[in-house]
Amino acid sequence: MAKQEKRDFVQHITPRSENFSQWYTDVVTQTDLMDYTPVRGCMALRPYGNRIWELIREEMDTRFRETGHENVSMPMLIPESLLLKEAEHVEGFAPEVAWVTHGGNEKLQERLAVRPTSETIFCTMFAKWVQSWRDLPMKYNQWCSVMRWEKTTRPFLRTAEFWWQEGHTVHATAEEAQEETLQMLEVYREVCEDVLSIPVFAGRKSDKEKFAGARATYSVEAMMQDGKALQAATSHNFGTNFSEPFEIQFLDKDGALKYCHETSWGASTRLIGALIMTHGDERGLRLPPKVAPLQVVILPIAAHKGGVMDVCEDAFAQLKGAGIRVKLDDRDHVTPGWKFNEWELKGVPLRLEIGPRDIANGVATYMRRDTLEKGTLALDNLTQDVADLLKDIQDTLLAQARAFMDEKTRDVFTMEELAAQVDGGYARAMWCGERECEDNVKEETGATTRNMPFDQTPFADTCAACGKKAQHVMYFARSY
RNA sequence: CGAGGUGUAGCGCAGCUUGGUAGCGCGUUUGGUUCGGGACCAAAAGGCCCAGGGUUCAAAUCCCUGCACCUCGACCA
Repeated sequence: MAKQEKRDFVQHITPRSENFSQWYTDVVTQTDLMDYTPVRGCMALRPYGNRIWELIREEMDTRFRETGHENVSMPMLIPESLLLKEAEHVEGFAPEVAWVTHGGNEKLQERLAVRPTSETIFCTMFAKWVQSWRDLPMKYNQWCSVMRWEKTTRPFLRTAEFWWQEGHTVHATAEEAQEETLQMLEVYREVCEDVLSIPVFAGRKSDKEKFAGARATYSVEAMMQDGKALQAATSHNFGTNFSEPFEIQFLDKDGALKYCHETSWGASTRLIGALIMTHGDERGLRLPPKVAPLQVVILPIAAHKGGVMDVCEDAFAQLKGAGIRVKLDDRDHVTPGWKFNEWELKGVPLRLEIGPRDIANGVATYMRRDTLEKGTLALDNLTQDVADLLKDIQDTLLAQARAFMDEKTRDVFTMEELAAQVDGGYARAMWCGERECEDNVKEETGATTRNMPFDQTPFADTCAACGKKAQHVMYFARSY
């Protein structure tokens, strides 16, 4: 049978360039990251996807601890009366809250919200736990799932239930709260870039786009390979917006009773979606080594031949001993060619092939998933060479993504330029700051304001969108 | 949420117009030969045709409702 004919029987991924959405769905479903469940918008994370989430979690949790945060666990149900306490917050979340109305067969006197986020329950508890300036700051985080009754859902990007972390902190002063807000934004930037190899723009959201109930919202925005923006994480400064209605007060050193200043910040399993859409290619996933469930896969070639498995097992033991996440794929019912494709689809950063020819030369043949380059590594220095390669793959993925993001980000000076630029990229523009103008850009181009970078050096006098006096440097893009 | 499309074995599909109780390829299982980019031979197993209603002597096929996925748009921290 001709090779071309055979290929037709094999599962394939829709080419990324042909249909990005279809490509995304194909990759997600064919790599065993997740599966759909009987409940609309609720996905099951399968071991491969769940492991990625665990690795992301470990990286983030370490950083949260290093910056002085402690983990807690809060209830999943929130009484309606609590949710109603902060006006903007209710308005923002009410349309997508799922409600528990019955306990067994009895109707509840007050219905309970399945948490869409936990500000209100945290605030209620903070009011009990905070008395004195000596109790502050109180810096908590929890890992949990939340539920938002979304109308349209997509795996990882927007699901009804999703897993995340939400940090909630209480501070004595506005300055401290602002410092915390920015510090956690920086943690997110670092996780995105150094762990996930996803370059981001960090900055402040417009009033329109900020979190319901926040004084200021900051975000890190990534760019997917179709040029659309994805908000990777957010960090909010609430000021006293929540502490006032929830009466979170403390007795300060000067003897005065004061309202606390609060922050919250979150990142979710959406980061896995970002990983897929930032790095994936025609062959499937490309995972950065730091969050790859398997960093190296060893494929024996002609495993039945004398000595091959011994060498493979030895290489496996060495790498495993060095703390590298490695698998020896010793299945004998699929050919090497099959395994190549399968592990490429699943995004394993580095493949080692060891066959009779390699053994004769004292080497392993490798292929790196980021560049698809092949080469050989001496078997007697394998651990170090593999570790070096993994580090280089981690860096190269970031460099590739950054080059793409830079190329697809341009300064614009007119509405026409802005409209053209957001068709597959970010537009950096001087902006007037007015809501009406922002709505108009959305209407005309489909793009929203993403965020205002910290470097606010002006590069034009007038708003690119409306021509009024410019106030801010702003990134515009169409977003997920 | 609006317009359009799709849903049949684990996966990819045919069958549906013109109703008569389901087929192909891959995969799976077993045995053997293979092994450096999706191997080969032989035998076997595998389906409440997305779900729920309806029409009919009879429904994968026709009608209604729901669910899921895709495309475009609307909405969204």
